[in-house]
Amino acid sequence: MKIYNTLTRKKEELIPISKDQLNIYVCGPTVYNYFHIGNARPFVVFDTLRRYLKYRGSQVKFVQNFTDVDDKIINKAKEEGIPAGQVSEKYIAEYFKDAAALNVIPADVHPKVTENMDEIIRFVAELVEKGYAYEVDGDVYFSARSFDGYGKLSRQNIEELESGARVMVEEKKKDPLDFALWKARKEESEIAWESPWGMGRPGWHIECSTMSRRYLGDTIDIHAGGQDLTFPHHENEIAQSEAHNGKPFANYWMHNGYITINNEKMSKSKGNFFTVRDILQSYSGETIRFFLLSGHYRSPINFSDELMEQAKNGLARMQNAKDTLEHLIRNQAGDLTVKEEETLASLVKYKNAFITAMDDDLNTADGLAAVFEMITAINTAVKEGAGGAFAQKALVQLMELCDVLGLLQHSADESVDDDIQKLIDQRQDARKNRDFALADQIRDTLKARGITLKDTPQGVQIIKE
RNA sequence: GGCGACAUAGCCAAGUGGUAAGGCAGAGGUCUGCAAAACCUUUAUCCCCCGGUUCAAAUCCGGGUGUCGCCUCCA
Repeated sequence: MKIYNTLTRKKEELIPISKDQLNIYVCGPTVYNYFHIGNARPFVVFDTLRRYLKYRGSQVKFVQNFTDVDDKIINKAKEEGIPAGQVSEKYIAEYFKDAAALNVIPADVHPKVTENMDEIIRFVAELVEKGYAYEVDGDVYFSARSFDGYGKLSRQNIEELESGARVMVEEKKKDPLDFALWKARKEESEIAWESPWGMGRPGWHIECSTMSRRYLGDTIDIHAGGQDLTFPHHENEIAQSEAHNGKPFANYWMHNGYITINNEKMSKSKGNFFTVRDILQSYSGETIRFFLLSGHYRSPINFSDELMEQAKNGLARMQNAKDTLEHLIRNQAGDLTVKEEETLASLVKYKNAFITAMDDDLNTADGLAAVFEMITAINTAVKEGAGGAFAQKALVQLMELCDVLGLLQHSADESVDDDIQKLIDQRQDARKNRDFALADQIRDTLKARGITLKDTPQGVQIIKE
């Protein structure tokens, strides 16, 4: 598989460090709110990467952190008059709910900053010892210029960065490019940990360096996150880790594009964001996932109602295909015909197209196209009278691809209460007696209750909303 | 000012040298008691503009125009 490496600005063949295991670290959320659709993108995209690598036979160790100590969390805690820990705990729990709705599989490890404090403090202390960092009044800063490769990920010239850097009034840094590894506590009430530099808490960047190293080792295969993390977050991680270990931090850097709203970047700081929790009121998690996978992960995508409607309808086409196959499996026995066997064998070409697409820097848009073409082929066979045996095998082939994309993860439940079943039976009788007025009336009644009936050659198919 | 991305039909979106995938929406048709779903046909003589390279370019090169992003917390 080839992936686009931000470090080299090229698509490169993915060569794991170890044959046994591929290590991936993804920057996770700062837990002070429900996550928004922009945050959801890396979760879904890199979950798909993980699924695909596993599908292709790799053992993957996948780590995604929670930043559970941060200014924004502290502010939120102040606002609500509760301990910071309560804020972060709450939103970690909410994260898992929304992630599950998006069919995002939990990481192998979800480390928290608060559970890695000793390691972080040790990491900072070692950077000070090695001369890459210095202490001022209980703060510790990393000296960017002391690390030769500073700027290599974002391709920023250090002098240019310097001229663009903001100079704060109460600046204690020796150089505007330096960044905080450790921040001294400002108020007694603030959450803080004991350290060689007094009570305080870690800076943002050091967390990822520390946790990545702890769970995945000095050099990892892939480090991923949103494009806006390239600078300064990832640049700083590289500086910290490589200064500390003297080894490459990550071989491949992957960055997803952002989501725009009215063609402007959506972000918490701009306030123009939609939380996944809110969107779930109107659209299913799978629709959101489909939407996020319908374009290439590095391209920006715009979020709008119109596009969500398109995603919803496109996904419905996929779900219909699955429902139809499952209905056939339940309602039609029989052996495979020669023609059906040929059709099944021919489906492999869509799978191959899918793999080609995904091998090319996780081209999910193209992969999805292959799935749609497979669906058309299957639907055509069904239309021509293919039976349950065919449906069984076609479904396996279809789901093989859908499982990689994390789509169509639910099956239609055709079971209904007795009173509903009674109505359905009544309607069937009415149809037999050609009392279509009554039949249609019952169908409308059920529709209003969220139950759609489809009359198929294999009997009534029940679709619940 | 520095660094970077993008511009393909009504909408979304693949395609990076060989003559425009796929999805949504629309139109017509088939099937159906009618629906729904599905299937078939149809919808870009052309890929922002102008030059150039080539037998051949949406695809490469140069120059424009436009949109967006990073350089500051941010996925």
